[in-house]
Amino acid sequence: MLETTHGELSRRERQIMDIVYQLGSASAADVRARLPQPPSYSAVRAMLRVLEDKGHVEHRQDGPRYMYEATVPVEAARRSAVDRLLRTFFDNSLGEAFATLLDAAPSKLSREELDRLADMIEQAKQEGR
Amino acid sequence: MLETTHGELSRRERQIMDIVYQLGSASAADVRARLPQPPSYSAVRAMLRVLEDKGHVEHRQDGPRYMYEATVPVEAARRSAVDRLLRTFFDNSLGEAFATLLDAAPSKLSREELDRLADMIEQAKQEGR
DNA sequence: GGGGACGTGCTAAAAAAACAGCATCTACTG
DNA sequence: CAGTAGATGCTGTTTTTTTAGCACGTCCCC
Repeated sequence: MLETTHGELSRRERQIMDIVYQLGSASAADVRARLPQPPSYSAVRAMLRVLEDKGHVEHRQDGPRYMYEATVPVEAARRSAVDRLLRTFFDNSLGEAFATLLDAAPSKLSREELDRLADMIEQAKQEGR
Repeated sequence: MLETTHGELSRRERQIMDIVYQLGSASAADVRARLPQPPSYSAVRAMLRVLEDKGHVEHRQDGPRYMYEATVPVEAARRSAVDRLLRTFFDNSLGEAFATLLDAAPSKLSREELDRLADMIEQAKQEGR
């Protein structure tokens, strides 16, 4: 397997990739603004260059500055991150994972979203039949 | 905030913590056996010592050997990991997260589990009312 | 009761990561 | 048109991580 995500990244690299994924597209300044205990500007740019060398991000020119984004599309990265989480913390049991997730942000769950989730499950039942 | 999990760990440290969480309790040998490209035995023990110094794991004597476990209980670590995942990859939207999760291991979803999930959602609806 | 298997602690070295500084280029502003 | 603000590329240094080695202890079994 190709181990698409995170496993091999260093601490800062991971922090940066998280930000890049979160923002979708980010300049060095954007990244620095969100890094905990941000290092110098130079340092951030250096790390972005390294990440680009390693093939984790790529940049395009946007006016005067570079905008970076991840080379692995967010869907794949999500997928991979979820797999890992499931394996590490939930022994691959979806049930527990759902429970924790439901518990994670209960206030944020609107009625509509709950309905949507119910639909998803209903559909999964149909397919599995 | 105390930043309970992972964010500040180095690459190897993170790999090791993942294993410790996965196993619940692990000897140096256990850890080494599961590390990708495992280093020497000594190296693993050294890292475990470092992790213990930093307060991430603690050991107890088990016959001749040390058994390590995480100091932060698994529930809290899960919670924290889920929060992070949600924030980083799903913009805190549960809907997307559920969808990805449902998609992640479709074959493993038994009918019973699906029913259980449906119950959870039903219950959440009741509570939210 | 000698030897091997398996554990530990400690220490030092090698490798990788993280950082900062400097020279330069460009665009805008007053 | 200067001058300033904000970029970049590159390079070297410092710090942290990661690793291995050695000395010692204990248990077991032949």
